[in-house]
Amino acid sequence: MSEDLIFNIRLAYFALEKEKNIYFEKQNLTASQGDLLLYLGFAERQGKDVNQKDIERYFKLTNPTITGLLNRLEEKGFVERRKSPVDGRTNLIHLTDQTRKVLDQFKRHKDRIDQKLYRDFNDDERKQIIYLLKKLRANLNPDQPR
Amino acid sequence: MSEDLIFNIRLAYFALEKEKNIYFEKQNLTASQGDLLLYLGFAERQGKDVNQKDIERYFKLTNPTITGLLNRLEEKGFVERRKSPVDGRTNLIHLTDQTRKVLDQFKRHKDRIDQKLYRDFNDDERKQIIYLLKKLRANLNPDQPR
DNA sequence: CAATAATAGATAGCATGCTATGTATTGGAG
DNA sequence: CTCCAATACATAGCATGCTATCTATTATTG
Repeated sequence: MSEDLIFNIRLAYFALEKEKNIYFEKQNLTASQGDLLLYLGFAERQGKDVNQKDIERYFKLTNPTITGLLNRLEEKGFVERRKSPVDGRTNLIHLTDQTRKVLDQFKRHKDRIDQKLYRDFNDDERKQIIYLLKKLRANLNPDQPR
Repeated sequence: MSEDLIFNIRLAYFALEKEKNIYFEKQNLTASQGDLLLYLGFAERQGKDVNQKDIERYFKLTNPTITGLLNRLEEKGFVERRKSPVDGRTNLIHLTDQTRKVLDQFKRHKDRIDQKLYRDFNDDERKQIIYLLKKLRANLNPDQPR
């Protein structure tokens, strides 16, 4: 049973979420909220406006999930929703100054986890695992370009 | 960003859960409930008694999570909790006859997903992905024998 | 043997994910 | 220009996961 691929992916996923949570909880955030803020910071650095739909597409999550995440982030003062001046249906999502101040720390945290994960992986193995994960996913959804 | 390991594991995990759900929903079950029934069927075939603690350890989930899963499975008539005659603290978890009848179908479903997943994987790749996933997880938790 | 610690399970309350559905705005066809 | 479809977001309600805490039982220790 320990050789079961599906089970091993599940365990890897849960272990990773826990690892991320250890740090983010100290920041009054969850792992999902932290991931979202990192994405918003990345987009901002690129000068891109981001609405909720963009976030859904990027993370491959549904609109109620993103609405909920943003509600909690907004309550805690990490983001702001501002109605788009060009399309009344969309909210543009902005980081607050408070968030910008700590974003570099978040980024370093993510890098630290990556390093820990990859500790004893050689170059070949690093490429291989991502290649295999993508291949596996392609076998399930015969679409998606990513 | 598409080369991010953590993100790719997340996507693989979600894709797999969705794939499992497609089938199990037709059986009035969720993927997690189906996985649990398969485990119980496996244990029963081995002649092993299973209590809630055993399930927690196997799936690496917490006791409230398992309590909830079993509550819903019991309501739907898939399992029964019976107080252990030797230890008043533990519930032994039993499948119902209704469940035993469909368990082989569930097993075939799981095998079908495995085949789909592994479609274009050669022997080396099959071993490699599990090896790499375990190694990754060992880098996060420097314990666990599994 | 009595008192205490450890263990198994349940309950409350929360975040994250989902589907189904509602509302408001925009876009397009006639 | 009007109407209808499509799009963006919100809301309700559910399952799965969690931590913190409670109860009941068993095991241990003095």
